[in-house]
Amino acid sequence: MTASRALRGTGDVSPETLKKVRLAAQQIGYVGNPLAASLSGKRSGLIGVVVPSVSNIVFAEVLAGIADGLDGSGLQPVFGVTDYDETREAELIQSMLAWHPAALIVAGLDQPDATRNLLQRADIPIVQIMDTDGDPVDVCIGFSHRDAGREMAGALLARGARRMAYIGSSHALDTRARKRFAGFETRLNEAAQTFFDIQFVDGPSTATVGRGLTEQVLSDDPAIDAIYYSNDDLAIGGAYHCIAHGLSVGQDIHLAGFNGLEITKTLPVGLATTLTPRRQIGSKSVEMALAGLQKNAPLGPKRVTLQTQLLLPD
Amino acid sequence: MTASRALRGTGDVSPETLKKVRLAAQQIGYVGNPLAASLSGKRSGLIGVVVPSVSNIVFAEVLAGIADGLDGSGLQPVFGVTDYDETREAELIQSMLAWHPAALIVAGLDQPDATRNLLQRADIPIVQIMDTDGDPVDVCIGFSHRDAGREMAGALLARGARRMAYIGSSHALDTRARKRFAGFETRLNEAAQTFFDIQFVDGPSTATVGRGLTEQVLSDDPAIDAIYYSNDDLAIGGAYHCIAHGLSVGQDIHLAGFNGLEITKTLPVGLATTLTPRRQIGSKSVEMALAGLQKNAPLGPKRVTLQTQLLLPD
DNA sequence: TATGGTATCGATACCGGTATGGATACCAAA
DNA sequence: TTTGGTATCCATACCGGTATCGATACCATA
Repeated sequence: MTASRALRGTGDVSPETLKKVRLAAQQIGYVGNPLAASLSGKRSGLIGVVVPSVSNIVFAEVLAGIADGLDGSGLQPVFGVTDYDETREAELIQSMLAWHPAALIVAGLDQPDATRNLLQRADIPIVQIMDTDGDPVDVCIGFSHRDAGREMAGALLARGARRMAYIGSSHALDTRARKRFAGFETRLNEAAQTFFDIQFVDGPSTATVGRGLTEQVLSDDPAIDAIYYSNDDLAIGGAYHCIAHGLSVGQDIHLAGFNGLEITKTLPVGLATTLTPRRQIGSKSVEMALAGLQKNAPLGPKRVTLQTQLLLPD
Repeated sequence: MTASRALRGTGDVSPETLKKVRLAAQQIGYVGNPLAASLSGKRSGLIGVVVPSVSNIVFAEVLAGIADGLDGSGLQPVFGVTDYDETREAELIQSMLAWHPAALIVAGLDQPDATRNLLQRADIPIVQIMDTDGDPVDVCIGFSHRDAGREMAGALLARGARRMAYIGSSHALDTRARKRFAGFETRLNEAAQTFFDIQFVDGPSTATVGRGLTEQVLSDDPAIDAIYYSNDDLAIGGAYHCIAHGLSVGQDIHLAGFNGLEITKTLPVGLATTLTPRRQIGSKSVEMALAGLQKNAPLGPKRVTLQTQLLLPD
């Protein structure tokens, strides 16, 4: 018992015993067993992370941020991938909760009621990330996709675009893309504008798909002067199409993506996009989770909205 | 005890008791505690994953493959990011081992001796991934970076390239990039060719950096007719430079990257690259780990070499 | 000297499962 | 009827820590 206290640094151990214990631990190469510690103490050393995808660089960077934020906290991140499947998400959350994690980080605010209940009943900090358009179970951090969509619409209108098209991931899957779309559309309506073509993508958003759909949209209606894509991967495909066909982006047509991927920065044609603070969301979500763990700490805000940044070509 | 056996399906329970137990569990909403199970039983329900980065899409896709392969196995993946830091890698492996994971998946074959010993002493399956040029601690799965480099050199030579440059990530960090470089160089030597310019990248490989260095290389020596990049991110930057400056890729200059990222497929200029089976490495590594868990199973091969695929522009 | 407080330490009872070996009941064979 | 074997079940002892509370020693104060 004394050894346990000594190694953890929880008071009531004399300096000399402490030294002796540390030395002994050193000598026999003692390594604590966090499994036992988690089982015994109320607090577990695991933190659950549930995201819809990791082969998507956006969530991968969130994971990177989480790993970063967790550094030195003594917590180990356990991750699960839902593949945008609500059933799988519920199962995953359930099996994560079975491990009695210290906290849970989950992407999105729009879980079905059953899943929300699951989260609510778990008596640990729940941090929902990537989105702030909605009510968090506990706390959330991210940004408003609706506003991002609005903002981009405004920017395109300001550039003179009037005949818009949308190319985006299938909305059933990605509620955040849907919110951007809604925000964009709302802004168009305010300006008495409307979409002239809308193409939904089933399956993963790739540059290849983006390029193909861009070609299709422009051949359907060559008068289209702006395309809003649900993300940069698709938009890059659009840019490639324009390069290949000698279309002057920014002149003949405006392209707008979302996320502000590094690779769009140096693209030889001007692509509008919204830079999202992905890594920051990851690391801050950890901070919020850890803060929620402190019992008597002042409660932080329920909802943390980070800034996105509109990136427009010259 | 009977309930435990009933729920786990380990023999010696009568059909009726089994039914009763299941029903009761259902009714009270019993959820097992894998922490306790892991502590008690010899086998833990965690599997450790250690990668150098996740904000790199390549490793992110490996994680995706791992998550995939783990689906339904009842194991939870715990991940750690080393940031290409050997010290951090050792620490991470140590703290993962403290959790007594069922198995460990680690990127790379070239850990320092101390780390290798650590892995060796852990009496669990160790799966080293991404590389097969070297000796695994236990088993490994991946492909030969050396061969990939050789192959690309051969392909460029066959296309008539003679005056080569290399742009790549700082070798101290990425031993696999170094192996590709070595393979490439060996093949050049065989053809009595040599590099005319070599630029190393410190820090992350991005298209922006690739574009800048490409410009520099070509202004240093405009006669360069082929550039080998240590990965596609850099190579894409090179492609952007060529597009922006009206260089005819495949004519004036050959560009070669590595990984076969989706985004290179539809690039409006021809980029040579090597497609790597990242996702497959992830899912197969899990299979190998699980196979290693079965005590009396026939030992599989120590080293599994997957095929890469050379992708050349028309 | 008696009393009370503080610092330090250790015995005990869990945390929630699983391995083990014995207990019980039942049936067939001798 | 006795004996032995099989199927089923349960009591017990861990796994490796931590919370809790009591024990002890030591010191200052009344």
